[in-house]
Amino acid sequence: MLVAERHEKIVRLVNERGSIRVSELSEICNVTEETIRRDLDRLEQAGRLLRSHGGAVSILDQQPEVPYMEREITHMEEKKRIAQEAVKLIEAYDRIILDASTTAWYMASILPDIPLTVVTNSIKVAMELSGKEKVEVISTGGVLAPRSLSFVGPSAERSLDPYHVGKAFLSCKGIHLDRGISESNEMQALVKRKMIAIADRTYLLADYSKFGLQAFTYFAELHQIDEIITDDKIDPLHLQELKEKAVKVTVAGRA
Amino acid sequence: MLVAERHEKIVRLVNERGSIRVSELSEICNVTEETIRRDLDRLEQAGRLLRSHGGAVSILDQQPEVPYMEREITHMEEKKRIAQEAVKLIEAYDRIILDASTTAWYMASILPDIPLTVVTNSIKVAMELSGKEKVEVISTGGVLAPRSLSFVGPSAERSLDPYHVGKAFLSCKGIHLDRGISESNEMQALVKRKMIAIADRTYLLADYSKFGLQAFTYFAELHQIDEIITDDKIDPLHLQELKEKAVKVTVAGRA
DNA sequence: ATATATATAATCAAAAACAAACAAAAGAAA
DNA sequence: TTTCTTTTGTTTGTTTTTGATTATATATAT
Repeated sequence: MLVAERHEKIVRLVNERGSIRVSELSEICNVTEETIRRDLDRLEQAGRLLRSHGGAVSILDQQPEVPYMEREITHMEEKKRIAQEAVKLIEAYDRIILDASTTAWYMASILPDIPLTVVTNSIKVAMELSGKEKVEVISTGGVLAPRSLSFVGPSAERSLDPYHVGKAFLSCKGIHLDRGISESNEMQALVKRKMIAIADRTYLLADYSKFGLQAFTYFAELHQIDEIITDDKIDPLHLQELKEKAVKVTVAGRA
Repeated sequence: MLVAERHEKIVRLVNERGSIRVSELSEICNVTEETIRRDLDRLEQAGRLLRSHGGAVSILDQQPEVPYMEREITHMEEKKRIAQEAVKLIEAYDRIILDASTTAWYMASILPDIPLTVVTNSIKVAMELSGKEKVEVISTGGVLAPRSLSFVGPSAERSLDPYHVGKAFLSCKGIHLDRGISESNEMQALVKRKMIAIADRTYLLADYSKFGLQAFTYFAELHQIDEIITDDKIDPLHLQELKEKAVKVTVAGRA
């Protein structure tokens, strides 16, 4: 990527999200944080954004043009680390599924531009990946869920029918040892259930806060999950219980 | 290859790909990098591209900044007037189709927030409508076409199968009296053909510049179109010919 | 408030990209 | 043809970019 392109990308990201951290830009652009800081200095000089400790903020009014960019995502740091860990599992020429979760969106943003087919029901994921030439993006159809900007409903499920992928990366609202994996929104739950069905391996992306919880709709049993990726704030007790249930768990540690 | 030819080639490549490296151009053109640098300097002088360390970036689509929507779209004013005219045809509880065109995008942005079901294959249209509570948005699935941010391919066509709508609003690249309606991109053309098939009435949104043109792929005959909405710059001769063919034409005048 | 972690600025070295100068080659004009 | 101009490739030295390192400043937690 050319310098000018990187600068445009930085400005775009800053304006989209309202603010962004140096570390995040470093990952997305695949350059060191030092380079990002120099970029930010120059972009501030040019009046295209405002610098602040740890990152940069948009120069436009803070009201993001779409309400969906809800800043202050809970457990953001953990989700990012989980996304980093998950991306490591992806290889060239994989066919994968990403669901409509914040963690999947992070994955999409830091995904390297390698030959890959990604199936998703998330507009955000699709848009994030549209900039990566080598990545083929396939979207489900369906009814648009305005808040999450994702496609759900019977036609979303049906549109997954013809596909078969190697790896599915899904998130959830709750993981309960006995009751299984749950989601607060039934429509999303049904789509996830279908995604599991057409994937060889399912990876569950869940930060520590999800364990022990039960949400409205159950969409999978624990044994249907091949691997859980979580963060190091997970309760050791939960970790132990999962071990006893023979569930593979990867803990994403700090860099 | 002549110098002028090489220059045209460079500009074309830069605009096609958004950016390109000096080394890449050197290989493609079979000249040394020094020559390419000299070329780029001159092309930048002439305002045909922008130089960046290591290569050059396109001068086009390079301000998707604040006026996310108001880019240098050709015949923007005409398209807006056509969109305004088309929106007048929409009533509460209609089920309509919007395609992945700029005009459809304008329509989406000025569509009143009334009970409505909109089927589209355009991410931009879907996002624009996501803010309108009373509008239900249904998207086709399919392969993401990165440049137009729309869904195409067999699965996009298939995902239209189960639907039936009252009105379809489509655009095109060319309208020819005898040869019919054409589009430059075959995949988009096939989707449009399907859209026409599932709509009771098809409205063709076409600014004056489209008449008499033929693009790569034909996707409809004139008689399949129920009404053409165009602007007042249309050639009276074309208007007369359409009249003789008994095609209903609405001319969007200035506000 | 103090300690600890994190972010930054300053400096350096290596690699890549560049600019300038010059000579050879190709075209245009006499 | 000869002469003149333009273009191109080569060489050389310079600048820019980047990542690494170190020391300093700033935030966060206890």
